Amino acid sequence: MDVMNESTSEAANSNKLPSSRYKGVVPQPNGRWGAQIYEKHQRVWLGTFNAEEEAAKAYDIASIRFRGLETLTNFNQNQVKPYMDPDNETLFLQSHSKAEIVDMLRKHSYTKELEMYKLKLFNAGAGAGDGDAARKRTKCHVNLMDGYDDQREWLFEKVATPSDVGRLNRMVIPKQHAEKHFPLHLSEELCKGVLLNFEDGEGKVWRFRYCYWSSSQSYVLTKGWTRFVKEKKLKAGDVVRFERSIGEEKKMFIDCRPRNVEVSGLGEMASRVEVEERVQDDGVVRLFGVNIVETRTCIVDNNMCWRLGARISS
DNA sequence: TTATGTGTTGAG
DNA sequence: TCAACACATAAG
Repeated sequence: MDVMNESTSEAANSNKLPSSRYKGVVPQPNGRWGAQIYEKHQRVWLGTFNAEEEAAKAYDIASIRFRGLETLTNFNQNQVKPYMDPDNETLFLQSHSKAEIVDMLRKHSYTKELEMYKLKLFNAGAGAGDGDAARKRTKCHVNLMDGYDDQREWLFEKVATPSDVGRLNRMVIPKQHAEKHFPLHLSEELCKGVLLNFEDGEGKVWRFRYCYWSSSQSYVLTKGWTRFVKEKKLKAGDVVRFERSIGEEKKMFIDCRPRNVEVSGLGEMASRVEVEERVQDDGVVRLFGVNIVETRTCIVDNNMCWRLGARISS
């Protein structure tokens, strides 16, 4: 009897939807996430989202619109509040009714509407009296929901080996990166592989077959790879970089650079982590609040390419 | 048939 | 106010 009760309660638990770690976010039976906010004893439904974080951000936007900038949000204050640039997103929120904002969130059109609003400000000079300043401000602005498909997450780089650019029509993806960034789930996927699209720096989309070659026990990009090698004039020693957009779309990017191009380790690092860097008159770069007075880059192994060495002074 | 979102309830 | 659960309704 006890065993039966136990198994019944286990079954009940397995049917139980996972709770969200975010405020205003509720699980949906289909694995998606709903966002809701309460006002005047009534629930306001903010829509359903694929990612828990997206729902949490929708809640944050609604919460700021409903309760003001001082409201408690899911993402920490440093993360959220600076994004609320008073020159446009806050203005955008203020210039729309709560119902309109909710409607945008539910239709997933918030990003587009805000973008159009920013464009309008941009064209109108944003009332700043200084067109350039307004343009700069608008361009620099980052909001909660959008821009993720423009912002890229750096995944890894690989120095192309002679066989990668040879006649084998394949590039070996180092195991640790393959399993981390391009996981193959089903046994069928493991055998046949999957088609992956990558966008290059010119916006051209490249489609490769990505699969696991059991014979060599390696993960490879193949079918279409030779064409990429030819068009990019890729040579052994050149660096191939993989990136992914951090938006919902999770667009993949591929780019390469010649081996002889001197890479500024600082510039690379800075663009990866999107920090502000400032080159001073004496050539010293100020990064993370410290002066970096000497830098060097080197190839550390065949798979991972550049390592930054720097001497710093405070 | 599946996904969405409302009704309702109980906890804090 | 909030989250959890049940379930009616809308959408495809």
